Amino acid sequence: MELRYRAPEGMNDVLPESSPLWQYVESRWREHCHRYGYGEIRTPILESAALFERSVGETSDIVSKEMYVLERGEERYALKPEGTAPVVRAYIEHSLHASGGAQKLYYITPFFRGERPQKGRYRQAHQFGAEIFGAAHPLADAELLAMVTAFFTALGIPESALELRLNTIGCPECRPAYRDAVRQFGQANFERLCNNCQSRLERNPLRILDCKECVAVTADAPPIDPYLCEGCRTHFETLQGLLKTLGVGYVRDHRLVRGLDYYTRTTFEVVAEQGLGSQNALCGGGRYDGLVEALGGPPTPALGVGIGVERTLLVLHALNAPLPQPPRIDAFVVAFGEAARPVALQIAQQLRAAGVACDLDLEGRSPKAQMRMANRSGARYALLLGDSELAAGTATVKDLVSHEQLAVPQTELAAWIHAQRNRP
RNA sequence: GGGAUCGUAGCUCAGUCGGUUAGAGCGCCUGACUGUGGCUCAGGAGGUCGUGGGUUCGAGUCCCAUCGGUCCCCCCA
Repeated sequence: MELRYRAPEGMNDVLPESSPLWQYVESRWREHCHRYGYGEIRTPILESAALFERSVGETSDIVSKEMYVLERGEERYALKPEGTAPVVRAYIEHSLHASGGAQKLYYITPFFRGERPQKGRYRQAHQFGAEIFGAAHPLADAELLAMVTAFFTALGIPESALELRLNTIGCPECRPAYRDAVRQFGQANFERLCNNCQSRLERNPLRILDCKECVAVTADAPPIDPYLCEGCRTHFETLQGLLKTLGVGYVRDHRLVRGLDYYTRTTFEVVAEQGLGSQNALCGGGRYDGLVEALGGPPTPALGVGIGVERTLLVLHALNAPLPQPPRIDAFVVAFGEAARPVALQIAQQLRAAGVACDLDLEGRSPKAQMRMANRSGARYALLLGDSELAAGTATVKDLVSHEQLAVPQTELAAWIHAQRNRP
């Protein structure tokens, strides 16, 4: 069939069949964030384009070619291409630093990037995010990583299916020396680097470390450790000690330099062994101690994580993780004959007011068709209303599993169903 | 942005060498049962074969273009 309209490329509808899954992972995420002392923040879906240009970096792929930019008069907006910058903006705008102590904010948000879609990558995707502001101590890094791993465990993803990769990329004080060292290494091996890496050697030399094409070349690249300043070294060592204390397993990944400009010190990602194809990063994050100040706020250490919701769902499916049963209604009201239809509607309304989930036919269908609907609805009970029930003020309650029937006064239906629900 | 691959019913798919009116399973609707679902049986609806053009006596089938889906590179969640 030729469709006149379809969803934009790389953007998906979530249909009633799968939305219970979304609700399930969302509520697990909210539950964990609440347990760890986070409050929810919701920011607009648009921000000034300049916010992302400044924070994510003008030379990043995200800003230079993937942002959805909207213009209205003099204003240039962008659909948010990631979750952190808007939260930082709001943190500054509302002076949240003044509320005292570290601020922990979580969110669930769509984000938009104009890339070609593939498995685990979409033009509109969704992200679970958590950010901590005002905590410079590695305790914050450790707690954040612990929360992330606990979240995945709670979803039934075994630890063996995931790998937490951890690295540090230093700070503005010590990174330049390391960057120079990597650049020198790259220049010494210039001929062996791919075209892409050759060109980024000037602008962003660290990126050659995570180029898949050049892994053979960069295997011998210098590690950052000898270049780290005292603060960065201590931070990273303390963090690793805390992770051991917490029993959070990880692997050191010297190549893990992230694509967004704002990261400092800790960087990490969680990759899945299966289920995600080549886009196997389930989540990514790190510390961004300079970003709040760079965006006009007070100097504020900060860190955060972004978890891909679609990717999480793909992994859950691939691992056959336990998933919630779709919600079922309690009862289906069946009207035999025209006189019963308004009564059926009225009874359904009363049941719903009493907290009973129920449904009924709205098309004037035959009794047989209504019974079919009752069966398909998954309801345990069909409430049958015909002339004799109307005369008696009752409904015939049919248990669709046991096939038993009994008469219940119409005024007692809700109480009866509630009582059944509380039985084993 | 580059590349691979696939588009036939709501869904999953057959469709021979180019040859009559394009099929199956599932799902949906109706009936067998004037007021009773699931199973069974019988019947029915639903397709301009993604779209446009070309070759041919004849195209779902061959060619070209185009639009989508999926996957890969790049990059990232």
